[in-house]
Amino acid sequence: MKTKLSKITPLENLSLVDKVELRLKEYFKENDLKIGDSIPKELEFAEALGVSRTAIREALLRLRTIGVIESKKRKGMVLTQPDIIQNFEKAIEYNLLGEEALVDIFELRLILEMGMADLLFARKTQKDIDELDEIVSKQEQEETDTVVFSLKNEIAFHGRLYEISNNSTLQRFQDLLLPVFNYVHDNMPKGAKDYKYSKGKFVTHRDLLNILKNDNAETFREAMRNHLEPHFERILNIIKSHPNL
Amino acid sequence: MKTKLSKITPLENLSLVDKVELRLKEYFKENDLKIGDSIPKELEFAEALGVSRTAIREALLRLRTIGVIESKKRKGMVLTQPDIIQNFEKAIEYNLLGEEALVDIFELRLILEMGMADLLFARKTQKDIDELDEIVSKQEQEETDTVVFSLKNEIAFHGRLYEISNNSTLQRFQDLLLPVFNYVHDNMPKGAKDYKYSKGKFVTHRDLLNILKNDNAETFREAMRNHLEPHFERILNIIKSHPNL
DNA sequence: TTTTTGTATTATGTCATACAAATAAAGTAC
DNA sequence: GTACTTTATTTGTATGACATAATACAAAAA
Repeated sequence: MKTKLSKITPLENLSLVDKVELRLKEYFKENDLKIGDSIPKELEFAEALGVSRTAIREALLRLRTIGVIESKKRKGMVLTQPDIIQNFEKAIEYNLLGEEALVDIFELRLILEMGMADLLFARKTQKDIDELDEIVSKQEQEETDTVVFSLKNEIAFHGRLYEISNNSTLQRFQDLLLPVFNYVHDNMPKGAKDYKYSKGKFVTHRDLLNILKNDNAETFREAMRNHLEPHFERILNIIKSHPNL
Repeated sequence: MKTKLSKITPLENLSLVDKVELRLKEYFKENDLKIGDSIPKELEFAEALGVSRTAIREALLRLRTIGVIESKKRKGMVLTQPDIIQNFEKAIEYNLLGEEALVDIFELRLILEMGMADLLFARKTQKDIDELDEIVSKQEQEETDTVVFSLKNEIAFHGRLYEISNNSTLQRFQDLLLPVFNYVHDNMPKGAKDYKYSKGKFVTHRDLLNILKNDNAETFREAMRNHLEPHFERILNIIKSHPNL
């Protein structure tokens, strides 16, 4: 059996800055530092660890990059609550994700849409319903009776759903996933955009809204599954390579 | 008379390194650089942008921290595919997430469990089923007939489900969420661990497995919803603050 | 007294230079 | 051609200096 070798760092292949970073992490843990606490200044760390200010700065810069600390002139460095989504964002901005990662992310979005039904029903307010209604009505006027996807409308409707979840991490995650979604959508094969639904009954935004208004999470999930069917079809037909098996 | 100072835009407050980082990003985009491409050396950038090597290094270090580039001595810097989960990981390691973010993440995990049913049914193999069977059987031997949660068993079973998804981003995401899950689990109020199910019928791992074996995604979802009911109950009863409304 | 303005202090930000360390590439011996 | 040694190059680290911004506080003005 292949044992998990996930988080074991090779011995002493660490650069000086790596070591400094580890020591800093230790220091934070030992002193049980919390958000808002300030930490010693660069020169003090440098002296205490016996390395140059350069090494300390590089280590601290890493922490700043992942959002664990913030620095202000004269004031020094302060521990901050890291913005976990922001790091995601930054990495994505560089358009360096491979095909596989993009597909993974696309799937992730479908999973989220399917999984958040219970949250929606628990947290929906009348205001949410009203605003969704407005969105849907506007879309109905705009669109002809065709089933063609308008990406803009998709985003408006589904984005509003995420807001109802009242889970800001989830929301920001979705914001982040949008560019990927767009990318995959734009690169859709032509036929995909007028997809024929297996069971004939296409669930529209209006349908979803009505269910959200009057029905329950279970019904909503299955309706959403139908609504997303073209996406699922495409995804589930991709034979994924199994690189790490 | 004292004039109103209403409409004057603050001038750019970017640090030099910030600007350098932006220029680097531009450079990558303009030259349409891809994974594996190598970029000019630090001194060349420094000269080209008219700043010190220090500034360049700090900007590049940021990129290295988020995993967009890798550096090797003598060889220089090479664009790499960023590991989007890793950044998440690093931020979490410092235990600086606030209560709200933790709850968000916990919710996210429930959402994932609920949402991934279709992937499971599309990708399950006989091997997956067999191994799950083994896991469940072992658990049945271990546990008495009580319904008490054994965290270890939860992880083994649900972790295996994530593997079936064959979405490595999702899997790593789940690995990452585990500590948070543990934390919330450990801090559970005492009564929560022997939760009474609303409809009397508690869905066990065995039940889930049988459904995965013989039934369909829809049934699986609702079974999972039941299985996760105690967690949902706790989450959905939390009145979340609405900081940004 | 209150408010504004100047000034000193201090920690981070940036620069310049030098050297250490790793290693790809070239060279050398066989 | 292979194995070993040397060289050149690029990043990694150290040091010292100065710039910049935020802060506290003193001084001046209202």
